[in-house]
Amino acid sequence: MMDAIQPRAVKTRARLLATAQAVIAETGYGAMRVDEVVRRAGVAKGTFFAHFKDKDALMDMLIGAEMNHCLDALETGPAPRDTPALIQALGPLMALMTSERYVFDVILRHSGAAAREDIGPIAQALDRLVRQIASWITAGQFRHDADPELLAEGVQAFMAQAMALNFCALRGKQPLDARLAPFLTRWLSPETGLDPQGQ
Amino acid sequence: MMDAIQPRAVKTRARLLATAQAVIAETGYGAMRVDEVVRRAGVAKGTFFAHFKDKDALMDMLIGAEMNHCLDALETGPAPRDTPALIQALGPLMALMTSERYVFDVILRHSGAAAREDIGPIAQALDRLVRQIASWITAGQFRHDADPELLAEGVQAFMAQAMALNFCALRGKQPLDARLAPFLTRWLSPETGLDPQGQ
DNA sequence: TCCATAAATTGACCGCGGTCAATTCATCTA
DNA sequence: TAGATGAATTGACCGCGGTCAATTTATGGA
Repeated sequence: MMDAIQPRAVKTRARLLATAQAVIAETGYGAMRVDEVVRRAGVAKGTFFAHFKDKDALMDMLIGAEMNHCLDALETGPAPRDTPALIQALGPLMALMTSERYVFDVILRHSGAAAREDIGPIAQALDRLVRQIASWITAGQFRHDADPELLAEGVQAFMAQAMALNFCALRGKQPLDARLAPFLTRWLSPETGLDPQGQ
Repeated sequence: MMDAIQPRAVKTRARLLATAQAVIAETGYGAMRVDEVVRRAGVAKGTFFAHFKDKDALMDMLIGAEMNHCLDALETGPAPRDTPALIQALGPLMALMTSERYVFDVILRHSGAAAREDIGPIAQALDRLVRQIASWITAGQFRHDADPELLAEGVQAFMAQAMALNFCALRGKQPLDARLAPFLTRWLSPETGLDPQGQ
């Protein structure tokens, strides 16, 4: 009995999403204001929150979608067969995740889901990433004396740390890749952990 | 020429700090409100922000101080000589860092310093932690074929990931220690990465 | 065609962090 | 001791995310 969403609601939601994307395209994620979006979309503020739990939920969707585009590309492209190739493959995704401090913060906030039902797009994308990395590890020239899933989660941990350090003036403007390399080399290399340089 | 801070300012600042601590002791970090603190301290809101750059800066101090107490205990106590002991030693600090979602968020936000001059207490404490772990690694029964500093930073990355997953209903209510163990074992064990279980 | 019911939308309002021009207060100098 | 100078404090105000009772709009049944 009338529990279906009406067409106008679908339209409104679509307009809000489109407007938000337009605003973000102009000013970036961090500068997006709910007031600005609803003003441009020509709806009341309350309507926004009728369609999205909060501002973060919208960000989750939009950023998650962008991450998934990146992941699509990764899935399509050739599988990296060693650590340097892996780091290179991860480049675009990490660039996206660190494009703004605000974006990285949103991702961190959504990297774990609070409850079974509210796994957002970002959490899903990160999960997809781990599975992708695990499959690469299985197929490529990496160590195979450990659960690929575990290794993949480790890669994610190192990625997060490297990206966090990216917003830190201290550790120099060393590029992400360079900061990540020593960790991943040691974590993934098939030669049982040896490294003549000790570095 | 009068550029010294006046005694009353010192008093005011001290009263704000004490009041904030009292409020936090009652309600927790996340529920602390600047309005509540200034009301109880009997000062105007503007005064608060004359003494602390923003709310986060105060949190940085208070949480950083608590972390340093933990680190004092770690420095005093016996050095863990293997991975299980290391995990156990880190327990209290991780418990503090994950005592509230809000606390963990503040720590993440301050884990990297934006500029040379504004390294806050939390960033300092985390740096201190890495150096402490590195010294343990050097002294204990851990792998010595890699830079202890690098290994210590890796430990920090795994800690962060384990703690983040702590706020996630998915990965079960598995205790922090258990989530951390497989990573640290593989990362730190002196036997060159082998593990009969592959897990 | 008209009404009942629920979905969709509205906008005034709130909470809370943060700002700043104005004011008060302490200290130095003539 | 009377200005003069800057430190310290004040509180009205703002920006922005989020709420909710009230109102409008769409839809199914008689």
